[in-house]
Amino acid sequence: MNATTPSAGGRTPAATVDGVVTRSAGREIPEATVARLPVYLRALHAMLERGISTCSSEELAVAAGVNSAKLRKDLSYLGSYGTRGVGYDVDYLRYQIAREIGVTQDWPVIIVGIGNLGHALANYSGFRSRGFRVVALLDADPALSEKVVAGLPVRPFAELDAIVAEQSVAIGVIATPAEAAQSVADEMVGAGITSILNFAPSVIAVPEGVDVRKVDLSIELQILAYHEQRKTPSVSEPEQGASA
Amino acid sequence: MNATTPSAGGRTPAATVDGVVTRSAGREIPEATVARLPVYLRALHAMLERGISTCSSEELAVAAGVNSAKLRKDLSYLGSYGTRGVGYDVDYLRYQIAREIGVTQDWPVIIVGIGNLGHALANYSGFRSRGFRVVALLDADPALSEKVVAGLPVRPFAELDAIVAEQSVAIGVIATPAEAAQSVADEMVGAGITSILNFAPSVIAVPEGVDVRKVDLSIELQILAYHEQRKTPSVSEPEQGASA
DNA sequence: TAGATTGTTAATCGATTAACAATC
DNA sequence: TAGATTGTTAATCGATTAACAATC
Repeated sequence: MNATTPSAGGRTPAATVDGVVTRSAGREIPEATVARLPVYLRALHAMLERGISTCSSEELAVAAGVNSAKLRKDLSYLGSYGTRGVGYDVDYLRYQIAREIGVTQDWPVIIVGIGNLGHALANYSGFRSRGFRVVALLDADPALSEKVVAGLPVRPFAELDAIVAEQSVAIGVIATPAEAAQSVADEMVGAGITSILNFAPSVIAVPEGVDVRKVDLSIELQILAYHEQRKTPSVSEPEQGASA
Repeated sequence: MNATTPSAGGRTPAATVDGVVTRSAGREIPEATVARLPVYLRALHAMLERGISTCSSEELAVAAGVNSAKLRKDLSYLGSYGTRGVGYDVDYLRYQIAREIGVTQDWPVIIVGIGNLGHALANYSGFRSRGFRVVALLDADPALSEKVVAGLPVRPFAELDAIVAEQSVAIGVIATPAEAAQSVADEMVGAGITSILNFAPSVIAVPEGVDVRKVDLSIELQILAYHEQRKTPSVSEPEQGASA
């Protein structure tokens, strides 16, 4: 039980991911499952577009790239939305997952750092259809403050507080250089943002109650390199490869 | 669009990573550890830049955002590179991790799909210093085939085979729309590429022996949204937040 | 020696998977 | 009823963590 006054800069309870937080139902969905729900959602969308109205756990599992036991186990945390002997109604399951994730309505999002990557993110068309709406672009560089990117004016970083308050922004995206990331995160948290997607290649520290997810291009590549190195034996180190 | 015959789920789990593949040493490093090694590497780099030549597991753990028990456990898979009572030599440990990951030399990488995102990736300066070198940019759109992006000419997709063979490319990055991803992946595999970093929002199927990692912006945001939804109770759904 | 910190053990926790009873 | 497929159980596997003996 927490009587959180849902107010500005609201440092939500603690634990966040753990328990503690008031949950609508007592359902405790494992992190690994949470991370896969969006994948199922996307697969269901694709099925709907292809006019498929019913599917089995096996079919959905294949479309999502997992095995069907895992899929059924994952869905079981949400409830019983299938029919034994028949399968799942695609549109119904899609709605239930969207509701569970919380993307039945759009979340307002801001992007800070409008360099090459910020530019690409601002133009990414997938946000809108996936439950997000980019409401503002911010950059510390005054030279950018005139430009319009993806239909939105680039605004000075100083306007952060006002924008967050005005638009009730809870999610912020950091696309700045590594050096700026921590201070941008601090400002975001100060303004009331409680979820951050960090594209800058640095670890940022945030108070409890704030969630951070990190996307790091070179880390992903390095993980691939590790396995690649072990695939092609022989030859010194890299520089080898696909002698087809 | 990819009603693909499921030859394999995404990611290519076990098989590739497990046994089968010839490994230089018998060391079996857990996936979770492999995914963290690049983070340690980055933290060590940052320390070196700040002139720090020695660190304890506690200090490195803090810099990497993990706890020190996990860090020491992770490092123990590589060997014993620390000194009890003293700590780690930053430069020595950095080298050992880089060697383990396989980034003591540069891996040639190609990027397919030079839209907004491909553009941003091509310009990402972090690749070079992290063990990768972008050797070619490809796009199916002939209109782009004149342009130069990040100092490299955009080449027609048809040149894929030649480029991969010529430059011994083992790693490819897909930055195309979702619809094109599967066929691009097929062509990459055909050309001899065995590791793919996929930015397109779709699950791609690849044969065994090929590794795929996926970076999906809206999936990351949806995971944040899920937790965000549970943070601020009250109020309908989204659109809530920092009502100052 | 005394203090510090690693590398490792063992207990715990969480995630995956196969198998199958429930049931449409 | 017979066939199909879910939802759940239980076994297994892998990852995390605290604690501490080894040792600098």
